[in-house]
Amino acid sequence: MSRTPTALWFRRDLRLADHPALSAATADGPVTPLFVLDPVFLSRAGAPRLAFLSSGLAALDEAMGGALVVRTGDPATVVPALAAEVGARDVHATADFGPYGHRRDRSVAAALEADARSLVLSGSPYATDPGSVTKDDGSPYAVFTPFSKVWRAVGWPTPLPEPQTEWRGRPEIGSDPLPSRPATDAELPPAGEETAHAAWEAFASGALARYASARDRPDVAGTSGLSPYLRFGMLHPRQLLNELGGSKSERVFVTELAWREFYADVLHHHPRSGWENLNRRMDAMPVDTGSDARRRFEVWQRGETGYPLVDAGMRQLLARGWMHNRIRMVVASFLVKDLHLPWQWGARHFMAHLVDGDLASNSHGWQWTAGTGTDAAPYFRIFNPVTQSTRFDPDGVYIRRWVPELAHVDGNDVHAPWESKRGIPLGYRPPMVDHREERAESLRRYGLVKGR
DNA sequence: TTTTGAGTTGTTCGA
DNA sequence: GTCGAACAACTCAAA
Repeated sequence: MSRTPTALWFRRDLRLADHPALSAATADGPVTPLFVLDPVFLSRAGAPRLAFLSSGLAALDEAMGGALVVRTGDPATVVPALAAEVGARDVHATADFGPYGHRRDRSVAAALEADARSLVLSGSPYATDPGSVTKDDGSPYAVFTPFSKVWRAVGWPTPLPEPQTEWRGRPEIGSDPLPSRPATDAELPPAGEETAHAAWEAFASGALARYASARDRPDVAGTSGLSPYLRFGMLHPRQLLNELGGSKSERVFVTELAWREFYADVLHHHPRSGWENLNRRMDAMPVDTGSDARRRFEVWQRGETGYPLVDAGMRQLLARGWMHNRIRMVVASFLVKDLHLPWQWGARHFMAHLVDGDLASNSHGWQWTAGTGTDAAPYFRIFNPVTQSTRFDPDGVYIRRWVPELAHVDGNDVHAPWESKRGIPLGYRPPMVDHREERAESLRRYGLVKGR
C-alpha cells in the first residue's frame, strides 16, 4: 500500500471516533491534523462559543498527542499552503452544508486544484446528508413529519471505529498557538470528545427514561444537554441513533435529532433562509425597528421584561451560554409577538451567546415561532408567558434560580408578581408590556398579511 | 386526477 | 372548574 502524506482539516467534527474523513485520511498515509482560525468564523461566533471551541481544540490536540496544527487566515490561502508544505496530495474534511461553509469549501477546492491537489469530503455532521431525503420527484420536503418518516426509513450507517492514525503535526510542522480561551462571564460545560461521551452515557442511563415528559420542564434536568457537543461534532448523531431503542422517550429523543436534520436540509435547499423569511409573503408583515424598538430589544436582552419566566431564560442564556428549549420558545414568542421586533434580532442575540449556536437550527427555530418558516406554527399560536410559567415551572424553581429578586417570593406570586396582594417585590419591575394587548396587536398585524 | 385528513411545542372564550 | 370550538392557509401523503 502506498503511503502518501495527507492532511485532515477539522471544522465541526472535533472527534476521532466514528470520523469518516479521518478514516479516509488514515488510509492514505501519515496525517497532518489542521484547524484553521478563520477570521469570518471568529467575527461571527460570540465569546462563549469561542471559549467552548478553544477547550474543544485543546482536548482534541491532547487526544492526538499534541499534533494539532493551527493556522490563522483565509482557508483558501492557508489550506493549500499547508498542503504544499507537508506534500499532501489530498486534504480530507467532513462536508459542510451551511451557506458559508459550502462557499468556503468551493473556493478552497478550487485553490487546491490549481496546485494539482484535491479537497476530499467524506461524511457530514448529520446522520443523513442534507439534500438526500427528498420526495419521489426529487424535490425537498417542506413539512417535518413526512420528512422524518422518510429520514427514519433511509436510516444511517453504523459508527466507524477510531483508526490507528500516524499523526504528523506539531512540532515537526509549524503551528500558530492554539487559540486562547476568550474572557466570558458564562459558566460553560467542559468540552471534548471524552466529555461528550460521558455526557451521553449519563443521559442515556438517567434522564432519557423520563425524556418524553421531563424535556419540557426547565426546573429539572430533563434534557440531554448534548447540543454543544453535536454542534462541534464531539459526538455524531449516528453514534446516538445506533444506541437508541424504541421506547416512547427514546422515540421522542430521536425526533429531536430529526428536527436537527430537517432544519439542516431546509437550509441546504434555501441558503438565504439563514437570515431572511423563508416565506416571502411574510415580508409584508410590519415589525418595529425604530429607536423605541431598540430600547425594548435591550430590555429583553438583559432579562428585565418584568415577565419572570422570560427574564429567567434570558439570564440563563447570559450565565450559561445555553437556554432550555421550551424557554427558547417562550422568549422568542415574547420578542416576536409581544414586542413586535424582527426575529433576526433575537436570532442574532442567540447566536452571539449560545454555545450550541447553529445557523440551521437557530434560524429555523426562530422562523417557526415568527410564523415565517417552513412548517410554521399557526400565527395565532401565541405563548402566554404566565401560563407557560405555571404549566412548566409550576413551583417557580427555575425562576427563583435565575431571577434572584424573586428568590424569596412565596408560592404562585412568582409567576406574575404584579398580581400579588403584597405588591411587586423590591428590586423587581412591572411588566414592560401588557400581554393581552400585545397579543391582540400581533393578531391584527398577522391579519394584514394572512391569505395573501 | 381529485379528494381528504393531518400536521411539535397554544390560548381564549363560552357553554 | 372542565371542555370543546375556534382561531388560516398550505403542504404532503394516502386513498
